[in-house]
Amino acid sequence: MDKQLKRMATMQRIQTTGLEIFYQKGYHNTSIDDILKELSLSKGAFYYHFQSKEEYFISIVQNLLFRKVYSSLIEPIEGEEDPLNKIAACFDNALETAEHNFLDYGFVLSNFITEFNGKNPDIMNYLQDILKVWEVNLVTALQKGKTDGYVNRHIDSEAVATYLISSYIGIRTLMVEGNGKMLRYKYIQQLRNYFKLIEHKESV
Amino acid sequence: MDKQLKRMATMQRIQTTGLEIFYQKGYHNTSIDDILKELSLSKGAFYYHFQSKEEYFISIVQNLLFRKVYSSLIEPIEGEEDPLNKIAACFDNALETAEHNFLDYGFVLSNFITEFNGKNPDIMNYLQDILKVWEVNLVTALQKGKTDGYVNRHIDSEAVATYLISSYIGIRTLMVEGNGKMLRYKYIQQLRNYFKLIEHKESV
DNA sequence: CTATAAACAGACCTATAAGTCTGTTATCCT
DNA sequence: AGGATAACAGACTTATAGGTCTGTTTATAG
Repeated sequence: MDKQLKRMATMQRIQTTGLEIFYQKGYHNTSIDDILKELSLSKGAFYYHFQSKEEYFISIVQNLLFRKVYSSLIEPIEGEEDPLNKIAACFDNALETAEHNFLDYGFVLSNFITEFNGKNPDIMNYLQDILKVWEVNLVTALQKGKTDGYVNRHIDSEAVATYLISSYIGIRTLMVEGNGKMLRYKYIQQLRNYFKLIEHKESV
Repeated sequence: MDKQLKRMATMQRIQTTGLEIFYQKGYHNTSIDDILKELSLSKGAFYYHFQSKEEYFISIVQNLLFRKVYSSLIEPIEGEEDPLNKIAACFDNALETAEHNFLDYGFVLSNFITEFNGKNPDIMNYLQDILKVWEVNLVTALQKGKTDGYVNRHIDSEAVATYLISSYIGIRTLMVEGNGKMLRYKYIQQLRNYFKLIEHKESV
């Protein structure tokens, strides 16, 4: 195989498997050997490609984790239609995926935020950056919804975005207990309920 | 000092300090020595009172953690008045405490749930038990609110309780980033907004 | 007052995990 | 083809942390 390709392929493999295991067991509770065992690779290979466990993790956050959050929670809410419907559908879809996990480990991003808070400000910043992108996109979608006549002009878009993110983080944390189907149903029901206040009213 | 009292006092001290540090640094990232250093105690003292780190942590969860959650989130919502107002005031009060932490570490209970999920089913059960008590009490308060004419009879109390817990867990996770004051304001604003749909309507 | 057991001190053992280093295999360039 | 270097293997080093064990102090009972 071409050297450049081989290099990239190996790095990708190490990163992808790393994210999976970090997600399942947490960063501190996962050893480099755990990951290498899964890949049948050696310490030599790992430290040839990455300087340290931390630098390695940051590369995962900036690449794989960001893309994962973006494709599942941010990209789906872009578009011309009613943003409230798109958000509800997007959340429902994300929860459906979680529901079908045999053993669910929660929302990757918030898990890491919980784990690194107060311990590693550097990594925290990278994680908060992803949150920020999500929030900005939600606010943008809501504002556009106002001009397009889907969303009530009097609501505070930033507050709604914060409330949405909060509830999503929370329900994903709750879903780890196992009763995913029921929790998802209840959550989406109340989310749509909440949206009744947010959507545009014909009559003042 | 009396032996029994001394024993209890020492155990209490070890547990109290343990919860503080576990909360700040997480269970796996906290060593027994970290806690003992803070207390100027020795390994001998610790293992005289507790069998293992795990058994020790479980005793903290069942005693201190449960009481902490109960007194801050469950007890305040009991009473005869409008449950929605009590819940909002209770949440606001809890967030105010969090807001004034110099460095906030999130919601203790959900932090531990995130940390132990998929790793220690035993501890997970004890944590889930506390969540369950909270949920049951919220549902009870809402149901009582229906009979007392404060809460809309057509709402699904269990779904509302789930949604409330979700949003609270989420906002506490978000607040670790530091901008607590603003987040608290936004959250409570939207919570009260949400309650408009839940409260009893005079007109059908 | 003293024997006895509780309460505690701290050196020690052991396992784990991050990171290093030297040696080996695979790939590329000329 | 063959030297050079990238890519990887795996033994080794070092630090940390859970837990043990033996010895010492302190309090209570008789």
